[in-house]
Amino acid sequence: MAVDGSVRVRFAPSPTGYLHIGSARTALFNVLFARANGGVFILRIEDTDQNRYVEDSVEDIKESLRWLGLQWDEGPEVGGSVGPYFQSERVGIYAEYARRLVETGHAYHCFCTPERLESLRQAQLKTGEPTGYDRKCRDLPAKEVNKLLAQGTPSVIRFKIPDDGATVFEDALRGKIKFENKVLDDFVLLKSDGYPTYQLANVIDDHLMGITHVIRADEWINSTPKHILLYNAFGWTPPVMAHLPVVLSQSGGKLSKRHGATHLREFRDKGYLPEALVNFLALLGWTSGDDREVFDWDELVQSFTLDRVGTSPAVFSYEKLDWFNGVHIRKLSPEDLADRCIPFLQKDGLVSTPVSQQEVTYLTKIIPLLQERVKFLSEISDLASYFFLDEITYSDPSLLVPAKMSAQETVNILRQALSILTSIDDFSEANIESGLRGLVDSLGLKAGQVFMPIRVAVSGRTATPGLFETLHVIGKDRVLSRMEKAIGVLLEKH
RNA sequence: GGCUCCAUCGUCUAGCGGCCUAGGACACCGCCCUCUCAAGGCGGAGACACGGGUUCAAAUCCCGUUGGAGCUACCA
Repeated sequence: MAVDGSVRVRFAPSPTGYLHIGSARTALFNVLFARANGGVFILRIEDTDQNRYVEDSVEDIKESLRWLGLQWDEGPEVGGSVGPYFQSERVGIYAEYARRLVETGHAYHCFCTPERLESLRQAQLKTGEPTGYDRKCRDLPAKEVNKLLAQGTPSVIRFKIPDDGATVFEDALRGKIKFENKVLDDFVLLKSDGYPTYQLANVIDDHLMGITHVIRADEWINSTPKHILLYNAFGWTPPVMAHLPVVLSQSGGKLSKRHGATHLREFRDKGYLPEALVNFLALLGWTSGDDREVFDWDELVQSFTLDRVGTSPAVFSYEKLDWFNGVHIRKLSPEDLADRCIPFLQKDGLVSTPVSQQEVTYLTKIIPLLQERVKFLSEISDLASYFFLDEITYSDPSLLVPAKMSAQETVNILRQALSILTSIDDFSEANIESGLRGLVDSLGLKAGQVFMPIRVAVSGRTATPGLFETLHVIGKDRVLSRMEKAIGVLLEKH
């Protein structure tokens, strides 16, 4: 898609809750498009519904976008030349433009009560007619309108949809989309509380803010003809429209709580990397065209084009996201990974707050062993607990005993291993390995038969990183005392 | 109900008339590596929703059917 250097796009969430993962994807596509074209990304808060406003949602939206790495060039906090960027601070503008539309005959005052509208709707539903406003106030005489206005009768301003004809627009992803005007409703522009509806505010702001490309979710396709009509009424040229396919849940409907995390903050709390989320989200509807799947930010920006965005709905796959997370975790430097793990370890009390230098040093020795085994950061505490705990417990002492061996044989193995490990002064991986492998040979056993009891004795579990590295990191003193404890447990049991 | 969008393995997708006995990735299964678990390597199973056209030739173009989704508010 050829685009000049003056691209301006926006992400325009309404603060009705925490940032949804689907909205995050929309924001991502906007940012990618902006960055790929040297354009500007604007954040605009569409807070024109006083009833649905949720207190800390603006904070959450900003925080979540930043966490993902989607910093806006204009908008809240950073400002810009076409603000304010909160629609609630722009109500005067909308009222003025709505008034202008009334003057030019494109809109009219409507005095119908919500009650009348509701009963109208019910009646239409009953008879199977299409629902919609019956245009009762559309042709009210000016005198009557002025009288009602003067009396302070509550009213809204509605847009006059043309009686016939059709409204067509070119979607950048889907091509021509056509709507017969007669299926369009005389929609409300200005509510009785003086606030604009989305339809009005959106069009005015996109125009006033110089938006060149509207990249938004699929669900807006049906209101796009209304927007086009509005642009025409104002005498403005509409921006390029691109409607992204929706993201579905595994069961086919909208992504909901039932299937797992839905708000961005939940993904963050579970220990997903922003890199992984971005990579996964980008591939939900977009493809580079070759077989590449793993992208970092710069690679995405370099390869992103709008015309490679698909049109069919995509199911959100937590399994694939998990895989991406593992991939990106493995790409991190151990230091970086350690940094990111610290908050999770702190939460579980395995390191102190603030973390000490000693703990950081120790952590950077542990992390390389765990790096290819971690899928979410929140797993780190469980995977690493035995490195931090002074005392470990054996929830199931029988795990100490390898298959087809007796407890007594296991005790013997552990005792001999203990004496070998005790004799190693430089407790290095190499020394541990040669000592233990020597024991395996002299006993004429299989490696696993010797290593597994030691592994369980020292870690309390059957799955750990490589034994020699693990013993080395845990340290000689703790290794020896844990093995003694394990021997004690086995003897006590029999 | 009306309107609109969508339709390739279970999932994300490649494919834009012949390169397709349909390619890749996740998940799944098997083997290898191996002290366990991972990671990694190799291999396997697995899809063009259906019916009509158009064409020498269709997963690719057109129409219909079916299916799914979205919208249908003084919400966005």
